[in-house]
Order: sequence, then structure tokens, then C-alpha cells
Amino acid sequence: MSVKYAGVYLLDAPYCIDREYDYRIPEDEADGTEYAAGTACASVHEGNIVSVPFGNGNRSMLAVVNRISNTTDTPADKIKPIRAVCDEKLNLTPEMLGLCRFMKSQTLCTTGDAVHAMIPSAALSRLTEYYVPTGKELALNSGFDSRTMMIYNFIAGGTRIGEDILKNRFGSETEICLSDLMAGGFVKRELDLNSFHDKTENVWSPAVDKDSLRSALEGKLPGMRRISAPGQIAALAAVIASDSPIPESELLDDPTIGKAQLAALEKKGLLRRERLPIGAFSQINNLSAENYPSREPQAERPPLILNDEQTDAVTTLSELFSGGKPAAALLEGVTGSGKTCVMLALIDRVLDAGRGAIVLLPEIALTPQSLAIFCSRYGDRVAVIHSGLSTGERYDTYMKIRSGNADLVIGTRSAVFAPVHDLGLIVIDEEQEHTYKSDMSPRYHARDIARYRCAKAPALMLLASATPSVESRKKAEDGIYTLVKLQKRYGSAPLPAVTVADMRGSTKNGNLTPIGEVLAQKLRETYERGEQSVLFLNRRGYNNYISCVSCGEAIRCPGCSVSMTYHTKSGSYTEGELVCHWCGRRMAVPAVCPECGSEHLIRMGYGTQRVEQELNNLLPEARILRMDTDTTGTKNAYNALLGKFRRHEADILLGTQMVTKGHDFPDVTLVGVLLADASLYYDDYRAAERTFAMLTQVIGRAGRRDKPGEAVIQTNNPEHEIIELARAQDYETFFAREIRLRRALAFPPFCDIALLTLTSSIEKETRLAAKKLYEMLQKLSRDDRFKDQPMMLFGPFEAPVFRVDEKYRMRIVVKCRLTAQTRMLFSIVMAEFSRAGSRAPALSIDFNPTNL
DNA sequence: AGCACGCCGACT
DNA sequence: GTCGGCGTGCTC
Repeated sequence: MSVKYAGVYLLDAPYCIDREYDYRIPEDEADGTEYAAGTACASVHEGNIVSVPFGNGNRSMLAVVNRISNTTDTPADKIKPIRAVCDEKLNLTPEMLGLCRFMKSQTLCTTGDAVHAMIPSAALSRLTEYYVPTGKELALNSGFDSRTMMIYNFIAGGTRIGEDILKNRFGSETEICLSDLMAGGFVKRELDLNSFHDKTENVWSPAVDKDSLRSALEGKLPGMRRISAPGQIAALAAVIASDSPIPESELLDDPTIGKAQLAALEKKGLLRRERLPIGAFSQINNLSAENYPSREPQAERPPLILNDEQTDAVTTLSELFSGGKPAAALLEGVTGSGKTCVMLALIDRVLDAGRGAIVLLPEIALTPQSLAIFCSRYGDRVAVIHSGLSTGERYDTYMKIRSGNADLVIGTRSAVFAPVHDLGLIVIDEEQEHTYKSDMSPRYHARDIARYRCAKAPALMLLASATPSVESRKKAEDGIYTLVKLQKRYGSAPLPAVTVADMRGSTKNGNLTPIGEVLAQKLRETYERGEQSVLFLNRRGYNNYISCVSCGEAIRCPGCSVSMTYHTKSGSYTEGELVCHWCGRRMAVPAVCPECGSEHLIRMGYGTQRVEQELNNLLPEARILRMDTDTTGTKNAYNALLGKFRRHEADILLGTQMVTKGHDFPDVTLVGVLLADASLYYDDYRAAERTFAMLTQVIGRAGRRDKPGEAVIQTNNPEHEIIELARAQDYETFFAREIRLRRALAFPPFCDIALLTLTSSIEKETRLAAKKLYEMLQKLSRDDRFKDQPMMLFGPFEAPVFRVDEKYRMRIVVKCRLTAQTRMLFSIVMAEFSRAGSRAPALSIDFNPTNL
């Protein structure tokens, strides 16, 4: 057999050394005579996780095998052998390996970052090198010294000993002894998950059904005396109360329960003992059972009742799915048109075809109610991935999917990497949500990952939304995605009546009034009818822009047509200036409104507490639930609040972003939007898009089936086109208007934006590096390789929050088309900046960032 | 990122 | 005379 080489990427490498390194795959030294596979590296495949010696100190580092080859360009004296290979339980499939390469080229992350997005960190961080006996007998007279013999005996006696333990026991020469033993084929090195998962414990579960256990407690079980020992009673009660096996250690925490009692119950045939790895039951969610749906699989899926339009949609989408070719579709359905039913019908078909599916939801939409839809229909084959999972749960969920025990994954952004077998469908619900874009390395967009995976599978990517992003809708327009529309509301429920309340001039001594006359009146009426109201406070852009009380306009950047952000000058509370986050332009707050000449310019904004006070004055009797980041620290608190409101234990729900997402509250007939225009003047070219989507969503929350709903939009800008369009729920006109603007101003989807940020703890260094970076970009853009790529450079300027966490941040914005060439250009810049010393400013590049 | 090699100041 | 500062440069 010829020598083979493995080209590997290190998992923990900075960008500048993130390239392929060739390692020798050790040949089987004992070569079949007595013992085959004398090394741990008998079989290395692409996608395996391995450990390799790296650098001068030959530090052991984790790496992923990118390529297997019979030849290498690396000089023989530099080539080192792979140390150990992790078996198939953690390898990347060829698709996933390809996805890593794709992510590296698309987002300029390191290969390691990409791998970390796919394999749970609990797995990678627990990978450890072990020494294990090979099974080849070591004769006493084999000529090894006594230390080596002791080490061998130690390894042969125990299981999976790590090098640190050996070194501790046998001293610094351990390494030499080990390499002798390995050369002889007596011992091999393995890369495996460390002891955390090796340790086992006793777990207890019912040996018979729970009713029999209850009978036993009551003495009604035939042929058995009533259980009277307090310890046994307590143990039985605990097992009956739990949905999952209970670790023995947990049972023993109860002082009345002893091992003897457990043994007695086992002998009586009531309880069953199993020896299982510690943590094997962490998968039983920490989501409280009360809040989350049961996972009992339903015997038969209830049939879905679809109208004609929905049936047509399912037919079209099923054809795309079963066409055997990659496909992408955009399901555009007005609020209440039953997108979910279409999704379920499609998932039915995918699962029935024996394939897997992933459904992505925004975090705040991942509520017990939305999960219940899936869990009650598909039971145990569902795996849920959300931010509340512990590292152990994440690992268990990953393994459940990998092993094929779950073929439907519901989750947030990161679930797009779930190792679903034979992937047939990825659904991205609320497609326009910006949470699908990661703002940490790897800075990927779930949509791009989904598209890649669906192209390879091949599978169908389905984007769903009532208000698709301009980018996606444009792709549908261009025929890249198949557009499927749902225009009928269920049972032709009417749209809520929308009132736009003009808030201009409603200031009290220069302060804004949170609740105007119209809304106050309707809140009172709704309360008196015994119905519920939802108030949505638009906090985006809060207190950050200057608005004119007379005409409602915010001050915009003369060059960028986005709203300028108000910054307080450092060391002052009252003095501030306006800054454009896109081009860096600064200017003093003007004395009069540039639009209408009025002198009444004010800073916009107030918080939920202020609104709560106002509500208390207005309706002292009403029960108010305030929901914001202060009151909903944890996911459970958030779900508890939602549950409370659903059960009508409060009359008014007041909150920020969280109240807008698909919770179906049956008694809500009034929805109020406060500061509707705040997000209109957010310093982002997507401000209009987000405002439109948000208003559309929130209006859709009012009124269900039997009860007609009403919505009040409070704004300083009642004539604004976006507000008008949202009121009429007119996506088409909105889209046409937006596309026109984006084209004219060269914003996505007509160009791409690269946001380059330099971070360092030394202010001077940061500014200097920013200047250097700018010059470098300028020079490169004129280079022969790139000069045909139009690029516009802006900056360098300070980041909106210049100093964060003792670090200074400078930015450069580049508008260009993302192509292979421009990506190459940025990759050069990235490599250059990550090379320069550890104290030098760090560069990060974000393509089409969602927030600044 | 680490870790070496390498050439100039204050110390046993 | 040395110990050690961190400035380049390499890592299969």
C-alpha cells in the first residue's frame, strides 16, 4: 500500500493560517503479520476529525480532513504524521465538508468557525487523546524497560487512559515509552469523547405501567402487600411523577430513600434499573412540562382541511420537492391565509417519502404553541433546537438527529446545520426576519446555507412570509424562486379596521404623549367590553433620531437618504450631534427642520415603563402585563407571560418586538402601535421594509374568526407612504416602491455591502489601522485583478458605539457586487490584517450586515 | 494564535 | 559578561 496524505484544516486557527496542511497517514506498521491496524490511523476519510502535531512545539491540535491524496508537494522532512483519528461518530459528511468550504469563501470565516457551527461545541471540546491496548499480547521478555512495562500494564488494565494521567504517574519519559509501545503495535492512540460521557450511573424507571405502580402504593396490586416503607413510597412517587428515568443520585438526595429500598422495589418487579451514561437523559427538556407540549406521537395525523388555494400551493410545492432537482420557492401569504397548513401538508409528504425536513423559526416565534403544532402531529421524530438548550442537550439533540432518530427539526438559525438524513425540505418561516443572519463569525445567513444544502441534497427550500424581504421577492420576480401566493384569509375573515392616529403636536411640555386620544378611547371601550388589547412599542431607533414635531420628518443624511443618528458628545448629556452610520458624515443638530422650517425638533422616544404609568392613569382597574427584556429575562418567564395573557389573566399586553410574533390570542380585538414611525427613521436602508413588515404583522394580531378586530397606529407622520401601505396591507405597491428606491440608491439587492470593522484596545492604533486599511482597499480596487469590479469606499469612521468593552472600533463601508473577485479582494485584506501581531487591531468583515 | 529566533538595555 | 525586552516569521 502506498503512503497516503491527508490535507487538513486546523479547527482553532486564525484566518491567516487557515489553509490546508498535509500530514502523513501512518501506515500499518505491524503490517498484517500478527496484528493489523497497529496505528489509530488505519482509515482516515475526508471529513474525519483528527488530532495533529502543529508548530514547533508539536502542540496537539484538532483538525478536519479536507482531502486524501497519494502525493504531496510538501518536502518529506516537513511532513508529520497524524496523531489520532476520531471515528465516524463525529465526522463531517462530504456535504457538510463542502458547506464548510462554501462558508469560508462566502463569509470569510475560518474553516474552524464553520465546523463549530455544525458540530456542537460540547462534542469538540470533549475530544481527548487516549491510549488503549491493541489486543496484541506483550511478552514479559520483550526487552522493554520496567517503566515501559508498567505503563503498558496500566493501559492494558484500565480503559482509555489519557496522556496527562500517564505523565502524572510515570514522569516525563512517558512519551518515549509510549512511542515505543505504539511502534511495537501494543498500544494505540485514539481520539474520542472524554470521560464525561463514559461515566455511567444507575437510572430508575417503572418496570410496569404507572397505574400498576399506583395500585401497588394503595395495596391493590394482586399478589403484593401494600408498600409501606416510607423510602419505597417516596421512590415510587418520584418515578410516577417523572416522565423520564430518574438518576439514582437524584433519588438518593431524598434522605428517606436508600439503596436498600430501591433494591427492594427492583426485586418486587416494580422498578427497573439501567446502567446508562451520565447525562443520557438531559434531552428531556428543561422546558417545563407544563409549558411544552407532550411528545407522545399521535396514532394518526389528523387530516388537514385545505381550501382550493392552499391545495394548489401544496400541489405546486410537492411537485418542486419531488422533481429530484434543487428547488427554491417563496410562499407569500397574507396574515391568516394558513401558511402553516400548507407547510404541514408539505412536511407530511416529505416525511412520507422517507426524507427529513428542517423548519426554521425566529427565536421569539418558537413558543410552546407553535411547537405544539409540530410535536402533536409528528411526536417523537421532532427535534427542537433553540437558544435555551444547555450544551449537553444540544449535543444529545445533535446525536438524535445524526442517528436518524429525529427526521424533523424545528429550530432557530443554527438549526439550518442540523445533520438531518436525506434532507428533502428546509422551511424558513418569517423569511424576512433579520435574526436569520448571524452577527458573529461565521457571519452566515441561514437562507444562504439552506440554499446550498438544498442544492446538494437536492431538496426544496421554502421561504414563507406575509411580507417577504425585498431581496427574496426580487429573486422570485426574476424566476430564481417559484412564487406561490396565498391571498384568501381563512373563512374570509375581514382585515381589522385600521385607524392612523396623528400624534403631531401631542407633546406635553416638550415630552411626547405615549397614548393619544383615539387610542385611549378605544382602550377604554375594549376593556369595558371585557376584551383584550395588545400595545406594541416600537423601540427600534428609540431616542436616537431627531424628529420634527410639525411635519413628522426625521433628519436624514444628505448623501445617503437614511436617517441620521443622534449621538451625545462624550462627557455631555445635552449636547449632541448627528452622525450617518453609512457614510460617516457628521453634522450639528440644525436649528430648524430642513423640510418645513419649523423650530420644533425633538428627540424621539420613551420606554415601556413610561407607557405603563400612562396606562395606569388611564385605566386604573385594568390588569397590565409589561413584556420587555427587563421582565422576561428567561425564556420560561416569557412563555409564562404569554400563557397568562392567553388565559385572559390580564387585559392589556404591553411590549416591544416580542408581542408581534404569531401568538394567537383569541380575545384580542384591539392592537395599538406606539411610535410607529420610529423604525421608519432607523438608520438603515431597510427601515421602510422593516416598518412595513412590523406594522402588517401587528395589525394581523387583532381580531380572530368571530370577533372583528381593530388597530390603531400612532404616528407623527400619518401621510407617510409606508404607513398608508401597511394600513391597506398592500405588499405589491410597497415592493414596487422599495425596488425603485433600492435601484436608484444602489442598495441590496442591486449591490452588496461589506462592513469592515477594526477593533483594538488602543485608540490611536485603531485609527491608524483604519487608515491603512482604507488605503489598502483603495490600492487593491485599482489593481489589475480587481479594477473591473466597481467599488465605492466610505470611511473610515467611528462605529456607532465607538468604545465597547474597553475596545475602540473603526469602520469602513464598501458598496460593491459580491463576486468571486471581490470576495478574493476581501480575503486578501482579511489575511493581511489577521497576520499582523496579536496586539494589532483585529479586522472583521460582514457582508450585507443586518444591523449596524 | 503560539512559539521560536534574533538583536539591543539593566542587572547577578 | 548574561537575562530578557518584544519585533519578524513560520507553522504541513
